[in-house]
This record gives sequence, structure tokens and C-alpha cells, in this order.
Amino acid sequence: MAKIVPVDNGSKRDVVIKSAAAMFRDKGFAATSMRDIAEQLGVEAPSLYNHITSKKEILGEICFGVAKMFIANLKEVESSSSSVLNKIESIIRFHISMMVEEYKSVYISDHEWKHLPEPYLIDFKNQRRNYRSKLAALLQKGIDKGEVNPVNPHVAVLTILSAIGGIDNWQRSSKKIDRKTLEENMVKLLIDGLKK
Amino acid sequence: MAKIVPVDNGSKRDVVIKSAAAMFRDKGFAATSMRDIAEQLGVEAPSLYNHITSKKEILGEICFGVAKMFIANLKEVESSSSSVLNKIESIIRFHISMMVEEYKSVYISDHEWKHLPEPYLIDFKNQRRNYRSKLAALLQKGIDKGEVNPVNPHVAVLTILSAIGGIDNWQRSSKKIDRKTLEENMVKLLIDGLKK
DNA sequence: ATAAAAAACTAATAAGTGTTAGTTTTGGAA
DNA sequence: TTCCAAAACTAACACTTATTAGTTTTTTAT
Repeated sequence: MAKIVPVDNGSKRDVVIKSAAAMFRDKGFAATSMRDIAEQLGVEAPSLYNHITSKKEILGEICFGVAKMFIANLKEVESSSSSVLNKIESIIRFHISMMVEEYKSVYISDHEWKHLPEPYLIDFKNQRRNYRSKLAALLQKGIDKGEVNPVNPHVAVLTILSAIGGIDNWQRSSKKIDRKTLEENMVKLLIDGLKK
Repeated sequence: MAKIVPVDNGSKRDVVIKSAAAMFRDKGFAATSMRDIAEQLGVEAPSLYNHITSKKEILGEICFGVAKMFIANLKEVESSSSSVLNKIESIIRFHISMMVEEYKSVYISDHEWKHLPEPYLIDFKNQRRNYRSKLAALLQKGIDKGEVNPVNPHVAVLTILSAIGGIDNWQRSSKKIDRKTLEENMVKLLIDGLKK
């Protein structure tokens, strides 16, 4: 009888979710079975239900956890007193960090949210739309102030966020590019299109 | 007894694949059943097997079909006599067009390829790597010639392709931005980071 | 009209799904 | 040591899955 071992004073629940996240990102939510997750933990599938209440709950935990972090960061950056361009750069760097350090969860939040059951699905989509709207509004403010090159802010947000999401691809590769090179080059490419 | 109706002198097989593509992009490959596809066509699931040999074959058809188009375009652009920057822009515009007009197939090729069975999976990944390498080499040539801003070409390719892939997100939205605005703004954003 | 081929059908299979019920084992507190 | 809760187990359920076999219907060509 194997058992789930918690790591650094986290809960066993967290271990299950982390393990599930790894598989959801590799094989996709729908193609990952509870038995797959259990096997990776050296346990039988029904044992998982001592820690979580359903497969979809795990997905919700991951998606909303990620959303929360991005929203919190945005709030913090918004309340700072930098220039708009610096705020944008700060947000871009945060997204890149997340994609480098928490790419599994972020990937799931980016690509597997569609399997969320209602009413969580609609909630998630609203949060997502809201977040992007705020980014676009920030960009618009920069344009109005003359700090940022005039460009359609919604297209810019789409471009920036999608580009960063692509770092998942780098994670899957043999990574001949180090993290710093990745970050600095990507920031430059994305910011240069906004600079006057 | 309903039947599959071919459109503009295509085969019934093509109808099945197109229909499957629509569902694969909406619900994902693994979450789409043969019964789902059949129902959408007003037919019973086993009838599909008169036109295709397996669910995975459909996925292969879609993924390799898309890959083929991008590779063909690259070949054509490479053999032209424009500047490197113009070649890059041309490729970017082709990717955007594909994402606007054939987004279902392109989305699948971008995100559902992982469900390809071997040996197709390894083949697909190789084609993908190869394509990106060629783009990076093209960029490097531009840098060497002094036409393009010095930047890590692999990061640039990753950034550009991922950004364009995000147009899928625009397709899912209520589309308050028209296609031209989308294309011109995105091209500008992506190219400006490369211009000196 | 007839024969052949294409494409639909029904029925069934074996395997896999998330999850529940009920039971046994484990580990820590008294 | 005894007791209790946490967490593991086995067995099972009710469905769904892709796919095959065998049959009937529909379409096409002669």
C-alpha cells in the first residue's frame, strides 16, 4: 500500500493537484484519466477522492489559481507610480516568469479551461476578458499620454499574451536558449513595437 | 437514413474531416467522440468508417495538411528575390491569413498534434522543428546582412509564431476588431521589433 | 431493368471512464 | 495500548469509447 507524501508543509491535496497538472499539460485534460494520475502517485484511483472531490475540481483549482495570480499582479502594478510603458514591461516580465516557473499550470489555464464545467466556465471566461480589457485600457492610457506608439490596444494585448504563452513551446524543447536570453529578447521584441 | 453530402466537388471524406476539425477545435481531440462527429453529420458513427479508417487518421490528415501548406509557402517565399525583412513580413502575413481563414485546422495543428500516434508524431515534430529552424536561419541572414535588428532568431521565431497562433483567441471572441485592423497592427508590432 | 459498388444501417465487442460503497490498514494522540 | 480519524484498499456500477461484423439500402453504370 503506497501513499501520497506531501512536500514542504503543503497538503496531500496539493500533491495530487500538482501531479495532475503535470499530466494535464502533457496529455491534455480529457486524455488524462484518474487512473493515470493515481498511478503516477503510486496509489489506486479511488484513493484520490480522499483529497479531491472530482477531476473537474482539479482543473478548476489550477485555472482559477493561475488567474488569481495574474489578477493580483496586475492590481499591484496598476497601483505603482511608474510610466505606462514600465508598467507594461513589468507585466510582460511577470507573465514570462510565470511561464518559465509555473508553465504547467499556466499552460492548462491557457489551453484546457474549455473543459471547465458551468458555472465555472463562464466565470473563468469573464475573468479572462476582464483582465485583457484592463491591459488594453492601460495601453490606451499610454497612447493618450503620448508615451506609447499608437496601435490598436486589443491587438497589442492579444499579440503580447499569445507570444508569451508560446514559451510553453520552449519548455517542450531541448532548451538551447537560456532563460535570460529568452526573457530579454522577448521583452525587447514586444516592447519595441510599442515604443515611439 | 441520412447521408453525407459533399460540397463543391470535394469528397465525402473531406466533409467528414472538416466536420471533425470543427469539433476537435471546439472540444479538443480527446473529448470529441466519433459519435459526436457522426451526429453533426446526421449519420451513425460506424458509417464514418466508409470514408476514413480511424479517428487518429483524421487528426493526421489535418495536422500534416496544415504543415504542408506552411512548408510550401516558405519554399516559395525563400525562392523570391525580396529583402529578408520583406520575406519575413510575407511569411507573417501568410500565417495570419491561415489563422483567419483556416483557423480550425491550424489550431488543431498547433495544439492537438500531441495526440498523433507514432510514427506520425515524431515525423510531425521534426517537420515543425525544421520549419522553425529555417525561419530562424532566414532571420539570421537578415541580421548578418545588417537588414535586421540583432536579436536571438530562435526567440524571435517563437515570439512571432506564438503571437499569430493567438488569433485563435480572436476567432473565439465577439470580434469587435475587423480583420484588416488585426492584420496591420499585428504585422507592425511584430516587424517593428525587427527593424533597425 | 439489372448488376455492382458505395454507403448507410444495427448489433455487438472489449476496453476504458469517473465515481461510489464498503472495508481494511495506517499513523498519531490519549 | 487503545482509540479514532485519515487514507489507503477492492469491487463494482453505469456509461462511454473506438471499432468490427454482417446486413440492408441507396446510388451509379451498363
